[in-house]
Amino acid sequence: MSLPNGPYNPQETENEILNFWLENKLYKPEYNPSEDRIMSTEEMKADVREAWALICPPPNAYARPHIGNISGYAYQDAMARYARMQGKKVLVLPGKDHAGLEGEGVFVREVLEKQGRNKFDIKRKDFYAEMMDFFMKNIDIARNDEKTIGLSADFDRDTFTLDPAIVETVLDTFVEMYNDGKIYKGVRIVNWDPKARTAVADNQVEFKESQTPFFYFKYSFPEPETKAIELRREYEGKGVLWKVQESDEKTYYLMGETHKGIKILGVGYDKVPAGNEVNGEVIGIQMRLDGDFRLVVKGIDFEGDIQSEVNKVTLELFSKIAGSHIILFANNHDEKLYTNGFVIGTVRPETIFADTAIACDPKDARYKQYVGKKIDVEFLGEKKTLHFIEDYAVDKDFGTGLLKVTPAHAVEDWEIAQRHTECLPAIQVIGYDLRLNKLTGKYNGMGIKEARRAMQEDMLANGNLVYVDENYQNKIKIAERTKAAIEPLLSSQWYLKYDGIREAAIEMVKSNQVTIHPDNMVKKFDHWMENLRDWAISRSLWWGYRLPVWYAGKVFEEIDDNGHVKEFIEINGKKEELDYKNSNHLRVQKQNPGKGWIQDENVLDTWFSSGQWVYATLTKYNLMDKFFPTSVLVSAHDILENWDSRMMMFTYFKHKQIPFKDLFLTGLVLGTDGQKMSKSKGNLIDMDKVRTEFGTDSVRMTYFYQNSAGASYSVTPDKLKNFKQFNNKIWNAAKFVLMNAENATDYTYSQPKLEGLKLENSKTIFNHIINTKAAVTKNINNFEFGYATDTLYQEFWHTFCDLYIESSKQYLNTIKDKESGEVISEPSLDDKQETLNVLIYSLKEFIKMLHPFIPFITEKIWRELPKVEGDHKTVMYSRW
RNA sequence: GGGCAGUUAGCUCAGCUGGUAGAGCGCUCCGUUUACACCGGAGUGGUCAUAGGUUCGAAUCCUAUACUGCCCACCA
Repeated sequence: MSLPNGPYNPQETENEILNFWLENKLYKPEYNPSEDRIMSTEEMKADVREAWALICPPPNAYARPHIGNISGYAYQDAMARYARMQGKKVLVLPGKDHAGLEGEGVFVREVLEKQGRNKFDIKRKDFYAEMMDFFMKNIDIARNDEKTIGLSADFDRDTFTLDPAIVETVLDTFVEMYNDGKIYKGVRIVNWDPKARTAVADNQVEFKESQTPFFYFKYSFPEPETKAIELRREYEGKGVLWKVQESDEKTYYLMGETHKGIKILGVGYDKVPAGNEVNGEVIGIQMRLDGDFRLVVKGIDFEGDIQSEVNKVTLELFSKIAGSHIILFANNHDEKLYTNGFVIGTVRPETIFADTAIACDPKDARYKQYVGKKIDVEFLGEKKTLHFIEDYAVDKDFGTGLLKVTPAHAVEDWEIAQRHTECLPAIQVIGYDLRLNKLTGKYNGMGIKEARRAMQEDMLANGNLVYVDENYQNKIKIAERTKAAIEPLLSSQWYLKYDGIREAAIEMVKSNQVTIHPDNMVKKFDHWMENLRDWAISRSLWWGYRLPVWYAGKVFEEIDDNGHVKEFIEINGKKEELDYKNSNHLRVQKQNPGKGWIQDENVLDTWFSSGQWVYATLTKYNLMDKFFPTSVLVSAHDILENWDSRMMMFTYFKHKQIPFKDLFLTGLVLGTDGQKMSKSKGNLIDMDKVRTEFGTDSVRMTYFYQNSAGASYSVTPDKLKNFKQFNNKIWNAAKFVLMNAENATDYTYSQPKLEGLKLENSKTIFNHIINTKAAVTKNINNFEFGYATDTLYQEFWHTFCDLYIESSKQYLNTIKDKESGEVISEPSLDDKQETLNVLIYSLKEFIKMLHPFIPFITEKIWRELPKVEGDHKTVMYSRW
């Protein structure tokens, strides 16, 4: 019953305590606290204690976790320790994630490339084996960090996502979902990296500022505009008198009316013409889709190339007028060019051949008359029919407010086409070699830039080119690794439909079967769920679960005569279009169907497996019957959408159940600079250094203290120092109590009761303890760890230590006058006994309440404290 | 651009259902040296982002604006 002198030494204590917990297997649900032995799993299941389970989110096991990654474990652990102290049998199941895309990326960059090797020089099987080695090493490191932070997880059951038993479950789900019609194969748009000749994921794409010509081109109506022809005959070359009607500060836009009431436009004057009247020569006409038109008058300042001058200023001025464009009389006398049409801006004229629709903003009144119709247009002398649709992705204030919809060659357009299926099938006019195909006629075989130049001339000659903005700035997508410009193209992919499971997950939250903390995150969740689209689950990687899909022969993609991308299969030298419903072509099953069958090259998206984590792990250990659904899931709020929501959906699909009752979302840990802590930002805090300097319990306290669910917070030396001092305070208070108990002769501890207390002092602190316990219990039950630790800090330090311990001294020691040495007070034996009882009782209560948060120091002190019935040798299993 | 948060003492943050502003660090002064100097006591310090509104009363509820952060989508 005593503690060593001097300040609290966390390093010494933590190692010793950690070994004690681990060696005695106290973290396992099989530990039987009343008999102090490890039960068999069957006995454990039969045990009447209430089951409580938490499955740890598996961290990406390609690098050591940092102090921010670790924060989640502190929360998971606090909940688990609290549950144990409630007398529950607790399963905390740790795991590690293979992190498919990122994992492979890190391995290729950090290992292979540094050795001067290339992924494609290695056989898939060997690559996989090497990566597995790399991961296994990192897993050991990560597991060790979990242990040292005090995570009381059943490490014997630590599970890797590529564990054979997990793979089994994940692939079974794939097969079941396929048979259920939830998984299907379809063509979709991908980011094609022409250099690597592979599709790359969105987060492997970066953007680069680029100056690209912006073409305003016209889809002409087939019939010439008779009005334009008439106007030309009437006005070309004539002078008209007009006056200023509107202006801004720099340029005066002059408008007027002719004697016949026809509006005239004059543009670009630097100064107001004298008398507001100008005689100008009519050089063209501005046509508008709504039937309105204006005459274009040669301005007094126009010199040189009239067309480019007029076009430039006119486009600036009239870019916001629906479809308006300028026909210049001086340019060409061919009357067939006097046709109206839709003026559309694009940086990619070469994809015009793949357009399937024209779209406008639903808020745009200008084009309403065309919406929903099929429109005949002419481009480069060829007639084509396009759908005219409206979609919220179109911005009426950008360009002319019209968008050409090219589902095969733009991600945004592809998504529009999903909402407007009349835009499908998509037409692909660019091949995987980035050359235009035969659907583009004379441009067949040209590269993209070459085709653009050729088209520019042809468009001008055919009246399809309105204006080219050579200085247009845009962002182009480039591949992160090869730095090649990404070409969006169609490729065959596996999809997952969320039908049914999406609604089930929304309902789980709505009906409070799953409670999200903090509740404001429900909005985030709902917003995500309501906007879900089919999920592309295949990835062209090697690291992960290879799809359980088998083909009866070689499968390849081709673009047919209509520009439609189709998949073909070659069986015994015979080429057929792939029918994924035909079991002679394709089978979805785990086992190889037989000789000659070829497995799909792709692997599953990582979320497809992590989304099944709860039941995949419990199934592996045959624990579904006792620990499912689990009690709580702790995750950082930035993966609410990607992970937590999918877990609900998968679990519903597989077990028609919720995966967990409570979902606790932690905030992100910020560095001392206030930015999200991450390796790339260089604001990491060294875990080992901090633990050595301040102690693990101090680190854990900074995670909890005055922090609320979902809120970001920083780890700073100030806070760490503060909690180091707090731990020391606890240490010294315990030393004081134990020392006095030790020194009292004939004293044995008996647990005090409120009604038996005589001293006012004792009653006051006793009531404090009761109130504190009620408050802290309520806080923890409400997942309010910030309040719980705040309360404990204040009550322990400023009530128990500063007030009670100080005032208790008069009942423990003889108090003498400092100068004379005269005895001032002498405590009675009864008072001393009562005071010691209350001191020990209070300390024990605080130690128990603090244990979920700062387990090491509390365990160390607990060992020295006298026990009564209900107390266990370890504070972990002592009743709350 | 869409969504979600945040903006309170010099710094890091609490303030849970509206009722005269709190903690830690820092700073100032005093004290204590048989639990603890990694201590105790006292104090300094805030027009609670800005502007409106609701209310007897608002840091707290509503609206708008500004700035910061996070997630998603990225512009034809």
